[in-house]
Amino acid sequence: MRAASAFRDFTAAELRFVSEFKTGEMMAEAGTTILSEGAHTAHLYTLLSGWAFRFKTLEDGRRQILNYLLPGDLVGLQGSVIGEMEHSVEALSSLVLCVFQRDRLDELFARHPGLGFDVTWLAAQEERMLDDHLLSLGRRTALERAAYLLSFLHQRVMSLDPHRSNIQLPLTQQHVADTLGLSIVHTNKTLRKLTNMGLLRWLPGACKVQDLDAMMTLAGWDGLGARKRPLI
Amino acid sequence: MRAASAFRDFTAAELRFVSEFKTGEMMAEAGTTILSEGAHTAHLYTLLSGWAFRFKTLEDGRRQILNYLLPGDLVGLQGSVIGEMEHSVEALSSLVLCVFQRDRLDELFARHPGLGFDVTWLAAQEERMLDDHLLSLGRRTALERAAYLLSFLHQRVMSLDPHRSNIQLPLTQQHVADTLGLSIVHTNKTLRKLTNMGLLRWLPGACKVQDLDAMMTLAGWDGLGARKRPLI
DNA sequence: CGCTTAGTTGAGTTCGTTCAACGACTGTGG
DNA sequence: CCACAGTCGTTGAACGAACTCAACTAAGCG
Repeated sequence: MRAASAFRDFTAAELRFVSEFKTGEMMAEAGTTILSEGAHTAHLYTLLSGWAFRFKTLEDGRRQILNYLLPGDLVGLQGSVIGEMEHSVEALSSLVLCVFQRDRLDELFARHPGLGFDVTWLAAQEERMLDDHLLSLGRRTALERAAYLLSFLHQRVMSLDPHRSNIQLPLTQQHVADTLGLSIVHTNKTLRKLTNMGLLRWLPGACKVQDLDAMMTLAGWDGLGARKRPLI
Repeated sequence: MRAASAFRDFTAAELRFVSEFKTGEMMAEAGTTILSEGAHTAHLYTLLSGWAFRFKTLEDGRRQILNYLLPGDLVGLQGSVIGEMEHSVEALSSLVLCVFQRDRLDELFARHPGLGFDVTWLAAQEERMLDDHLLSLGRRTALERAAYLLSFLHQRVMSLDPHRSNIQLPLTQQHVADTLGLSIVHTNKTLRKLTNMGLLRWLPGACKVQDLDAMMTLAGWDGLGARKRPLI
């Protein structure tokens, strides 16, 4: 995975530290809750394969999906840095996670400033995505929002794996609804419009973006901007 | 300011580095744009006094306020870490900013890992606030959203300055509307409800939270959780 | 074969929008 | 000094977007 062109090259010393920092691997099935809100026992992970999502809920059960996690993303950084998880994480597909010793994060910063900077880089990147999502929820119409979300996810997959064709997003309409802040019914009608426009194809339990450019134009979104990212 | 109880104690070496890292101070009037979207020249600042906000706009002018910046917050970190600003920053009141040399951020990580960790801490904290805002925009009603925003800002001021009474938030209804993702008209009607309920008082160009507990209950929000924060 | 989950569609209602007009206040120039 | 424009807040009326309720199909699984 490290060989993938999306990731920056590490020095030998950095690689040695990371592999020693790692304490094991973990698998999880789709639907499993990896981390939950309020937990103090938070571990720190890197997602190696599969999809997951971060979410928060209100007491009465209303759920908001905050962002999606793809291979290379850190899972549980907030918990490690601040001390308590303020959101939950659930597996969208079956996952493989790389497990780190949370309490040695200081050591990472102390001994490998480059890696420390990378952690900050990843946090800044996440912040940037959240900014985009906020703009979407606050100021885009339902149709624009859906187009934004789908082209965003499509682009994220592409940035990990530029040569991949036939990209499928493993979402149900409930996930889309909880991300866009809409009801399932209205989400369904909105997605139907997109498919009728020929921009999207819906498969059972997944979907495919048919016309990325048209979607991005509809959403008024510029895309992610390709940069080499670190992989910790 | 450093003496304020909200901030963690620094070592002498850290203090020396920070003051050497600093290149000057900058003032700005209310309404000034400090940083704008797309700029590569981004500096890195710490806000010393005053209020500002981060925002993004769509091409047709729809504006979304992402978060507010208060004393102690880093301004322009995303630009420093990723290379380009993806949002703009505007002064809400007159400001004093501490200016840093952006290109020496690596040196900060290399020579003072504790400070590097602090930068990550601040980024994680920002991420956490954005998570809350997303939950709000996606799943709260207009009234709950307004209550959340006002109690959030009130709490932020309190956490900086616990003994302060008579806390006023220097917002116009347009700012509130652009934060909540609502029209000004409906924002006005929603704020009116809150004042009629006795939870809020609106003054020309500012407002006061009259009943914080009731607002937090209405919003279904738990608050920020008080922790010592770093001041860079 | 019933049970569950995911997706679809229509009808009626609610929440939030747009349009429009108006009052209060502030600063500016004649 | 007053007239004027500009910003900010307020309110009513009509409209539209998104919601809830409800019913129904299709697929997967015991």
